[in-house]
Amino acid sequence: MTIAAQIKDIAFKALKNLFPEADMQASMITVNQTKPEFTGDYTVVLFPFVKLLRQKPDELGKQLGDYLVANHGDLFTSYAIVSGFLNLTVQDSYWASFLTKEYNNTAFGEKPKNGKKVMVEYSSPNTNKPLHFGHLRNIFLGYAMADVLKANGYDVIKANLINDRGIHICKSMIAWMRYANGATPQSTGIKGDHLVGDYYVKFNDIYKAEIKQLVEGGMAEATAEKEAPIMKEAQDMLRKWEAGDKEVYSLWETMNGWVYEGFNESYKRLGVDFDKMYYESNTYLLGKSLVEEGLSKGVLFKKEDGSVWIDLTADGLDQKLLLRSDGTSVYMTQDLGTAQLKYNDHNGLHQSIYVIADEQNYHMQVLKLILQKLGEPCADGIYHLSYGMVELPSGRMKSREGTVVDADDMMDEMISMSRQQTEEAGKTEGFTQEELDRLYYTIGMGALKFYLLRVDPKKKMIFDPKESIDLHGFTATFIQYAHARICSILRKEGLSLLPDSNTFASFTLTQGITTAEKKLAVSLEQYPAILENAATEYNPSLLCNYCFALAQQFNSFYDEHSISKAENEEKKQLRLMLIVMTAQTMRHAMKLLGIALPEKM
RNA sequence: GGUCCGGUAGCUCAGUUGGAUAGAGCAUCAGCCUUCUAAGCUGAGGGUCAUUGGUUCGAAUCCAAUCCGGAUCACCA
Repeated sequence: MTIAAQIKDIAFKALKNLFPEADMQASMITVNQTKPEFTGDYTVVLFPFVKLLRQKPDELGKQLGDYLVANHGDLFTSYAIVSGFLNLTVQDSYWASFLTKEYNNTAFGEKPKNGKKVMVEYSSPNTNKPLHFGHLRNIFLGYAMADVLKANGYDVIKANLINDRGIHICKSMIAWMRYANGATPQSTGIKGDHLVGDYYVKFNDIYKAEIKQLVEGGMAEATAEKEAPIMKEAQDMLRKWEAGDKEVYSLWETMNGWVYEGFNESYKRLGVDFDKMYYESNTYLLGKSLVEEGLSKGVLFKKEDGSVWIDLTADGLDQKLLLRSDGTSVYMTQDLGTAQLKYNDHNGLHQSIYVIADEQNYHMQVLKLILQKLGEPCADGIYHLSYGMVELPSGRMKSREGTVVDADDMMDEMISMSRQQTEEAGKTEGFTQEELDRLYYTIGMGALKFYLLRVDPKKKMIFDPKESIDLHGFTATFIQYAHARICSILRKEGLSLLPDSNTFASFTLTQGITTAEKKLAVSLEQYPAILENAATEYNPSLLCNYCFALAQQFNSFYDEHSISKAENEEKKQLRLMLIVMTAQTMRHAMKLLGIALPEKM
């Protein structure tokens, strides 16, 4: 239990003892960290009890403060009351024993296995174009969320649902057949996903030109959009694909294969992976049996033309189509089936998390609601981890129009920028070329991931490609640098990083600890609570904020105190424990975000 | 039009189970490297927390209304 929670507990019991007849609840107690301008470490807010206990705040504070110091002298040294706030000063020995106990605990903050299975579906790309910057936000979020949940005791399955069929895939295929002259990734040296994406863009160029021509010939635009020859070809191809046409199917397999090779390369570079792949070509017919079931249960209804619907107007939503009048399914139908499939594949899931952009909020809300109405056991576990789109200053990225920031290009750029800045700072000495390449990768990718993870997922973000991502301030680089500094100190002291770090002899505190020392200890003590919050709020950005603040505190501490030349042995050991644990905690948190911290930079 | 999300410093963002004088980073300005890594540290300036009203001892945080921006409401996926 964190110190803040302990204080809340203790203060509640104290008030119960002092005022046995009053009707109080634990939720009335607020415990905050004391503001730096006042003396004290933690603050109990007294106002909520003033009316109930008919006491003036300051008198109440005095009684409570006296009681706490008298009965919990092991925890508190003293208290001060400032206009309704009871500021408690925690014994230095508390921090010392916390450190002694936890500094070499490599699992600090983690929770024991809880036996609950959670699926995190993320990435889920279309196979007609390469990954772009917006996908990166999805990928980093999903990967981080999975690891955060693991650290909180869940059994996590990382899933990727690949959208490998449909009209958009046929568009690339048609354009390739028409214009590629048999070009392959091998013959052109172009990465497979990019090659296919180029023909997707090509399709749209031709399509637009054909529409224009038809409109000039006197056709209405809406009609032209349907009648354009290349579009009809694509639709024809989709029908052939669904009918299992050998030639079409074989081209489809070939081109998807190119894309997968490209994606795998990108995933590897991004440092992410999946435990389970789903393909829409296998799942797109699912869900029909659920519809049948829903009809027989009377949850769904059939219109005169044969189409099947659900009426959600009572829930403040609309009517939603689930089967077309020709009996074919729609997107929602297959999603219903896939939700059920995921659940059954894993013998039940405690939770199924979908990392999907916020433009699908409505869709996901409807999906969950329909499954609930159908009484499906998978329904309640569905959680939509919704995130805001990444936009350019000019608006949304549109791959159809080629106005996207490509993910592979972005990685290249970040790595080359970190190379450039490292060289400019003259920090390349003492590294082999191989070590330098790894360092540039670590810094570049770290900066990229942190940039996309540091913002609250639900907020949309604007990225200006003209402005490069910074390596100063609120960045991964800042945290990596603090870590490298710690490693440097440890190297000089002949100590190595955890888990190999030497254990110290027993430690007894005989001197006071300084403000900078205490601040670090206080922050470290909060890590388990932060890690838990990141999971319950589905928000990895909390870890970014935490790590940055921790690194800031370390940097101030480092500036103020010498570790190797500490005033005496006791101070030296205390500070070594502090920095070992700081490095360990930063590594732990950043690892969950998929960000590595170099030992030298 | 209905529903949902957002609006905090010049810019990018923290802060919302209601707590003290609203915080960081970037940018600007001024300091700090013969001493453990200056990718750092210290300090300064910069705010009508979109607006108005309400609830309360206390509101960026809760409620209501309004304004602005975005998403969504397809026999598309």
